[in-house]
This record gives sequence, structure tokens and C-alpha cells, in this order.
Amino acid sequence: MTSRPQLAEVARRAGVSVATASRVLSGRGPASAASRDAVRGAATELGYVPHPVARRLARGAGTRVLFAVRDRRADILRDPFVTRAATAMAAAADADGLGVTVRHLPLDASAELDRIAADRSIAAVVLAGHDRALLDALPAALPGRFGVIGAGGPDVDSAAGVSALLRHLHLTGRRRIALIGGPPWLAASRPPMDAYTGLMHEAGLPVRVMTGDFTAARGRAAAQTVLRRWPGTDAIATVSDATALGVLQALATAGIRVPDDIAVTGFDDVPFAASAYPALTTATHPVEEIAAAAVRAAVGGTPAAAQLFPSHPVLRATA
Amino acid sequence: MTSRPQLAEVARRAGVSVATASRVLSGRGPASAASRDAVRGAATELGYVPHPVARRLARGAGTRVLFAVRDRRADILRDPFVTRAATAMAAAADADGLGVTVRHLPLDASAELDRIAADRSIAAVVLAGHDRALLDALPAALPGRFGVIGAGGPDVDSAAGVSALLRHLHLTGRRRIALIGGPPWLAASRPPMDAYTGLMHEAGLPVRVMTGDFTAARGRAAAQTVLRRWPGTDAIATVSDATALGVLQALATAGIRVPDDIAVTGFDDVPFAASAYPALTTATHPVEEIAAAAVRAAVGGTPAAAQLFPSHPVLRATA
DNA sequence: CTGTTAGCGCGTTCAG
DNA sequence: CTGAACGCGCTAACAG
Repeated sequence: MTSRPQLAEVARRAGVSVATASRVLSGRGPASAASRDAVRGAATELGYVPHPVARRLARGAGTRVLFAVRDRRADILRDPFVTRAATAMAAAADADGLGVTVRHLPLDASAELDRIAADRSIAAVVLAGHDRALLDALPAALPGRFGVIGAGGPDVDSAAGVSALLRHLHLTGRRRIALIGGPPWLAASRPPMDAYTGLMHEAGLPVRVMTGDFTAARGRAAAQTVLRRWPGTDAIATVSDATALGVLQALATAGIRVPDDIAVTGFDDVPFAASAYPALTTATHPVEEIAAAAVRAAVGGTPAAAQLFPSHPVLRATA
Repeated sequence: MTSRPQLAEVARRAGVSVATASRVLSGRGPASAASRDAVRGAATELGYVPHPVARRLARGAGTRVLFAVRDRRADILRDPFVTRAATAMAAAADADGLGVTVRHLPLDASAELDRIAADRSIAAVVLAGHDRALLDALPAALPGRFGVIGAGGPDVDSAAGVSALLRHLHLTGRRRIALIGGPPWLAASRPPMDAYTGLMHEAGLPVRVMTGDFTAARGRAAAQTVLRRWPGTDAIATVSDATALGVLQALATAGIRVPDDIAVTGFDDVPFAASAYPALTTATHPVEEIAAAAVRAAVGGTPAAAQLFPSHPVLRATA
């Protein structure tokens, strides 16, 4: 078997120039139907496969997608949401011959963002954990190849998902419903919070809000506070399964029955939600699809369309 | 601000040729102390940063690390172990300017492996979920840039980790200890299994083994079978937290008290293990470090040293 | 130890 | 619509 065929050989065999062959095979620029067929034929006959790296270099494009996760804590890279998203991105990027790199960004990430913009190996950036201020302060050097995951880009319709669970709680007789929300600095924390306050007002129910951070530890602590501060509470809704599992643990420790005394709902439908006891009632979060969409948008240079992916309630045992 | 300095400019400023500048900056090939200093000085003065893509192309190396996960199920890419490892790899690859791609491989992956070997954008491959047969059938085209994670490469010392938990069970009075192991086709399933049978024989205890697959569903089913088949069981050890959580759920449903009636142990110490109720006793699995080591070995072209990372017991409430 | 000279493989101007 | 030539930025052989 001869060595790998190159573009020049394909062109020669098709009877055209390398320029034309390149145009045809990369799908950029004009080409007559005749030469198109000739080039394609020659390519398949020779088993030609373009060299991805040479391609990116010539085009001045990078070879990897950076998944930048902004958060207070550096160990956010172990968060289930992050690992799911990162893995899905790494699978999605495969189609374009790209790889994925993940990096933690502190809340004040301006310096790091400049370095990212200067890195020529980076084809696109997907940012998570942002807020308005950060998006407004983006380096102009991040041209089109930039996207966000979460509020503003592809995201789960968390307002609808949480609303559905809240309505379920209401329908099943709950009237003292507390919510453990997301971190206030995070743009994605708003929609479900607004949905909650809106529904409570609408139903004439009291608003009882705690701040969470998507961890079980915070869920435990918040649940204890809820019990102390609002003794009559009959339901605790959360915006993350990890938080809800922490709540479940705190309630079990306190000898409170779930769902008889207090109902609990999560959000995300992580694999372990179904394995909890009692099994956690929650709402789906199509992280994999969202992550793939974010990669496509960033790589394609599409201005981040704020696409919302549906969230469906999953009724199990805790509510 | 002028445009980016290139190697030629650095060389000119340092008064040497581009070849010498390249040798100095890439650390390959000889160079006198004098020219070394000159080149380094010029580079920092100019703020020179090599173009990663051009570098890889010239070297004929790829730009991404492929994390290939072999398994029966395609949704293995959502497995917590896989997502943790993939994310850690993506973080580790950052240091080399590489990206990571993940791909699922069926149990019979020979064809796919050939395609991988032919992909010039792939700098290195890290394989998970292998067995002897697969390793023996690797395409010769995967030169040095290949490594495995799990038995044979960087791996957790699961035999030691499980042994420690088994000894703890024995010390606390358990005598009818069943084990739910890993899938038999997986090389990494052997060590903990051998450790279990060895310890049981040594202690004169009965060997009671079920096959697991690292899922909670299988853990539930296996636990039910254990209860039926071996009524006197007073402990169920597993080799994965997901499995153990399934066991916990099955026992709770059956009205069996944990740990009073039956003790349960997991393995991996995933974040949710601490959030279960009762909190799961398990052993640590430094997935992130192992993944990083695997990437380093594969990228560095080091023949996979079978390095074992320690596993420490984490005693919580279930045993 | 150093410099010269070819590549690495493809994209893309620009004239025709 | 097409082709020739140059450019992407660096590395590796091979003389010296």
C-alpha cells in the first residue's frame, strides 16, 4: 500500500488544480459540477482523507474547544453538571476533529480571558457560570468563535421545569413551599427563582427562599435553617439534585418523613436521583444535548442563539 | 501593537538561525549556553509564543487525545467514572495545548481501532474498558502514543481498597459477606474479585459472588437475589458506589435495616456517596489523578507503567 | 554545535 | 469558474 494520498494527487487524478480540489473538498468557494464530480470521484478512489491539522493551520483556526467554567470554587471541575457537559462536548467535538479542554475561571476572570483570546490553538470557547458583567467585558479578540452555556445561550428551560414541579406540589396539597435556589451571582439562577416567586404570589402563598450553590452540603445546611426558620414548611423545592439529596439527608437525620411530612424536589435528574431512598422527584436536564449545541454554536461561529431545551418532571417518591 | 512575533524574528534578534532558535525553544537538540540565553532573551523581550498548531503539523503529531471507552452500552459516556475521567483528562491535556475527544467503542472494536490509528489528528489514545484480548489485538499503527487506564496502566489499587473494607466488615463482626463484582469481560474486575475470594478463604468464610456492571439498577437486582439465595447474609460489599446505592435502595424497600441487619460498602467515593442516607461507607478512587497520569503517559509516549494509586477506606454510616 | 534548505499539507489571494 | 504561487509557522535532515 502506497503512502497517504495528498490533495495534490487527488487534483492530478481529477485533472484539475489543487486550488479547485481544495474548494470542492472543503465546500468553500465555487466549482463547476464537472470538476466537482471529478474531484470527489478521485478522492474516494484514492481513499483521500484530509489532514485535519494542516487544514486548521492553513485556515488559521485552532484545534480545540475550551470549556471555561467560572466559579468561586476550583473544584467545580468535579461537579456532576460540569463533568457531564465536558464529556458531552468532547464527544460532540469529535465530529469536527476537534478536542476539548476544560479550565476553571475565577469569578474575576478578565486576565485569564485575555490569555485565552491570545491562544491560537483555541478554536472556540464555551463559557459556563457567567453573568451579565462578564459577558459585557469579553475581550473583543474573541470574534465569533465564542458561546455560552446557560442563560443567554443553549440552556435548559429551568423556569418551566421548576414550575411544573411547583404546580405538582401545589396540586398535591402543599402550601408552605420553600425554595433553595442557585448562587445569586450566576445569571442562570434567575429564571427558576422568578418562576417560583411568581407562582407563589399568584397562589397567595408565602415566599421562602434560601441561597444554594448546587452542593449537597449547602442543601443540608439550608434544610436545617428552613426547619428552624419556617416550622410549618411542607415542601422544599430545589434547583439541583445534589442540593435535594442534601435536604433529604438532613430531613432523615431529623426524623422527618418524606414525603409525608415534607415533600422534596430536585432538578437535573442525575443518575443517582433514581437511586436515592426515597427516590428523588425531579425534572430532567438534557445536559448532553445542551453541551453539544453549545459546541456547535461556538465552533460554527453562530451568535449564541438563546435556545431553551425542555425540562420534564420525573415524579418519583419524594413528592 | 505590532502583529505577533514569529520564530524568524526571535532568531534575527538573537543573532542566530531559526533552526537554533527552534532547538532552544522546543528543548530538542543541542545548543550552546550562549545561544540559548540569546534566544530565550529575545523570545521574552518580544513576547514570543509559539503557534501550537504549526508546531504539531511540522512534527507530524496530532492535536488531540482520544479517550476511547470500550463497553457494552453506548451510554457508558454518561457513567460518572467516565465523565470524571474525561474531564480530568481535558484539564490535564491543557498543559500540552491538546484537546480531548471521547468516543464509545463496542466490545469488538477492531475496525474502529484501525480508523483511530489512521486519524492524523489524534496525538495519543487512552483506552478504558479493555481486556487482554483487546490489548493483544491492537493495531501496530498505534506506536508509542497509546495508553490504558485501568488494569495494565495507571489504576486504582482496588484490591487493597476493597480488602480494607472487607477487613473492616470482618472486624465489626460480619461473617456472611457477599460481593457484587464488576463485569467479567473487564480486566479491571479481577483484582478486587481475587482479593475477596482470597480473604474469604483465609478467614474460612463462604464465597458469595454476584456479577455487577457498575450500575444502580444491577445493584438493586443483585441485592434482591442475594437476599433470596443467601438468607443469612450480613454484609454486601460492592466495587462501585452506584451499585452500592442500588443495594441500599433494595434493602430499604425490603425493610431491612442498614447497617444493623446488613452492612453495605461501595467503592469510588463519588460525591453522592456522602449524600446518601445512610451515608455510604466506601473507599476512595483518585480518578482525576489516574486520568491525568494516563494522559501524561500516552502523550509522552511512555510505555504504560502499571502504576497503582492508593485507595483509602472512608467509613461512614453503612458499615 | 550551527545554519541552510526542504518540507509538513492545505487554504487562499489574485490574475486570468 | 479556474490555476499558479504564496502563505500558515515551525521542525527536521543534512551539511558544515
